[in-house]
Amino acid sequence: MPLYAQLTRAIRFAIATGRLRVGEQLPTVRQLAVDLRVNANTVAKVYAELERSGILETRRGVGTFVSARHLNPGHREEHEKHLKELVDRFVEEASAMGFSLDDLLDELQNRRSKEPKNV
Amino acid sequence: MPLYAQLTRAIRFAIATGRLRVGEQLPTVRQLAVDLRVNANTVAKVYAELERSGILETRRGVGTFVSARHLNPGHREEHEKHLKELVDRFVEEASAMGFSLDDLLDELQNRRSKEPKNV
DNA sequence: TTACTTGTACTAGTATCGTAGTACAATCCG
DNA sequence: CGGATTGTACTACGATACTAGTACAAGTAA
Repeated sequence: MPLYAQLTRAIRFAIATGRLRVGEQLPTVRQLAVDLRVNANTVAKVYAELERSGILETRRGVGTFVSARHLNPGHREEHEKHLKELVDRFVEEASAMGFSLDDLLDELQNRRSKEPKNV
Repeated sequence: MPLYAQLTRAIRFAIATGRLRVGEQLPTVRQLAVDLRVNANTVAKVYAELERSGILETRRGVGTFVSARHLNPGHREEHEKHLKELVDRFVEEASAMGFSLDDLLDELQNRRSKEPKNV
């Protein structure tokens, strides 16, 4: 998996799980680039993409911050739409492999019962 | 989506839904290549990949056929494993977007109730 | 065997993707 | 203003992925 995708996923995950809170500042593109031994542009692309998704905000000369936009109703809807799209892809792919909706449900149910109740 | 992936998916789907039955012969690589206006090699790659997956069988000088292997117990297990892998990827991606297992279950349940009882 | 049909191996060209390098622009702060 | 810090635009290189072209090999059938 490409660097930019790993980074994108990591940031999304950190926000989703509360390890990065709304308003908090992320490392500067250059700083993070040094830490990860990656080009600054790669980090910048990720930040830009996440800004387009509405979960980050950047101010030149200041830095990049976790946005609050993704919490309010307007974006809640959009978020729901993304879930539907993800599930669409998933179901389609599964059916191409010969799995039914019920197969998927069974497998997911399994996980829920095994899942530890953490946090 | 690349040609070979489209074709792979189409064939898998045709078999999963019964439009192609076990033992049935598929078009020759050259014939299908002409029909789809694609290079014969592209079709051949797809057939080869599907043979490795155990759902096709090819005999030189004769043609390519839908295999019966994917029905018997040995491959049933393998099939299950593929389902688990698919679900793994799915759950991971969803969690990176901030969705819980229950979110996914809800969305899938929705579909099941709406789904028409076809076939 | 010989002609024909089938799948296959090898090669090459083209496009796309991912990353890095470098130079630029906006903002802050003394 | 002027230096420092921030994000950004542009370019280019390397690698990989996809498809096509061509020649080959294995099998069938007369």
